[in-house]
Amino acid sequence: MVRQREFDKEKALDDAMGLFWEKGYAATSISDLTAVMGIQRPSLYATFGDKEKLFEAALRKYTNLHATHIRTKLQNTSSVKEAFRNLFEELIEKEYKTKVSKGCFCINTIVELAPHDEKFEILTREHEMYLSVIFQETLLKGIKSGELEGNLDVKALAQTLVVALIGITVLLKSHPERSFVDKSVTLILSLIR
Amino acid sequence: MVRQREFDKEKALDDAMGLFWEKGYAATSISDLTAVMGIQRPSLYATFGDKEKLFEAALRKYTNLHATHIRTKLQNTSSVKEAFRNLFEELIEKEYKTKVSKGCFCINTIVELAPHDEKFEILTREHEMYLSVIFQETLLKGIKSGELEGNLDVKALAQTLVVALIGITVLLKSHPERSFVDKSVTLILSLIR
DNA sequence: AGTATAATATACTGATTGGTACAAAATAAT
DNA sequence: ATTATTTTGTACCAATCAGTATATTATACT
Repeated sequence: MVRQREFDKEKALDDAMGLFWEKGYAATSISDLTAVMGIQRPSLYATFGDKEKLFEAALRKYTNLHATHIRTKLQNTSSVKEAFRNLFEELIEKEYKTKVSKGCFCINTIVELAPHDEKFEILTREHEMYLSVIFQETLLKGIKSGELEGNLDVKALAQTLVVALIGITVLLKSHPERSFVDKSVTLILSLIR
Repeated sequence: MVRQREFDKEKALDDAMGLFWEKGYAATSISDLTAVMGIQRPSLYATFGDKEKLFEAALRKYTNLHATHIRTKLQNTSSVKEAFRNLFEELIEKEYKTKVSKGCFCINTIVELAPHDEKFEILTREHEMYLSVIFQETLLKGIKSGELEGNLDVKALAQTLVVALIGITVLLKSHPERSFVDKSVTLILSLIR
């Protein structure tokens, strides 16, 4: 009955996600977006609403992918301590490889938009809270398996790991000496006992 | 010999600092700046160069004020542990009071500009490194006075405290439950022994 | 008082911003 | 094949962007 879309919506959203992730909301123009998405301006508006709606869709896609990534990363290792170490080390490794460090899309949004838009304050907060829940579950698993001490304050530790993850991610964007980051990661991981 | 400036340069820079701090670089327009600085557009350009130069001047002013604030905060207390606790608690308290949370101007800049402009990558990194030096000195003082254990890894701990400070500051912008932040601060401070 | 100098206010520049109107093109059901 | 519907490409909109030209005003030295 109607003409069908010529581009892949999910792939276009993925490209938009990459650009917003790298440049932030304000510094990304619609022209930048259409160029990287390979679609025409009216197609963007027809498919995704407006700039803010597109940004929100991109961020939601990111948080889903990110949460899944973290979850599987923490599940695939037998040792809980080792799993967390791998998580941090992957973060560091990735950041020192790439030319322009994008950091974490969610953290970038906390800094840029959360204070000025309640929608994003809630969205980003809930993602960080969810991460702390994943961390809690992982730590509990470690206690049950006997790897971790039973009297561990799981909630406090999980939340601290989230705080540390944020701190490391942000600090990496300023390209500090590698030893700086490594040392603090080691010390933070020592809290998992 | 010449007509003299009608506005206070330092006060105007202070106002610009406040606005850049709150809104970031890209989202702040020259018109926003002149409005809040109470000066005319050509005066801004004549006095501060251009938007980026003004931003840099504002950021430099911030890092100087911030470093001084932290330094005095850590010196004015007899107990080192208590001093760090005060530092974090002041941060939290301030964030839950104000309507729109500005966070830390330097951290905001790490996230927004450091990956895209080497000038700001260096400037912000050096500030964070300087903070870790202040922390180291404070911890050393604590060891000398006998308050802290002598076998403490001062460097690693100082750097971890910087990471935690960043993490807490960013997370606060998403307004998490107060207990979340408090718990992780308590756990992090427990590293100072 | 006259002059040199710089700060001010107004008004403007071309470029870019987010967002659309509109006509052509393509599709699926009749 | 015709029709209804939606995407696409081009071209546009007013508003705003960073930055400036210009003329006026105020000052300090001669």
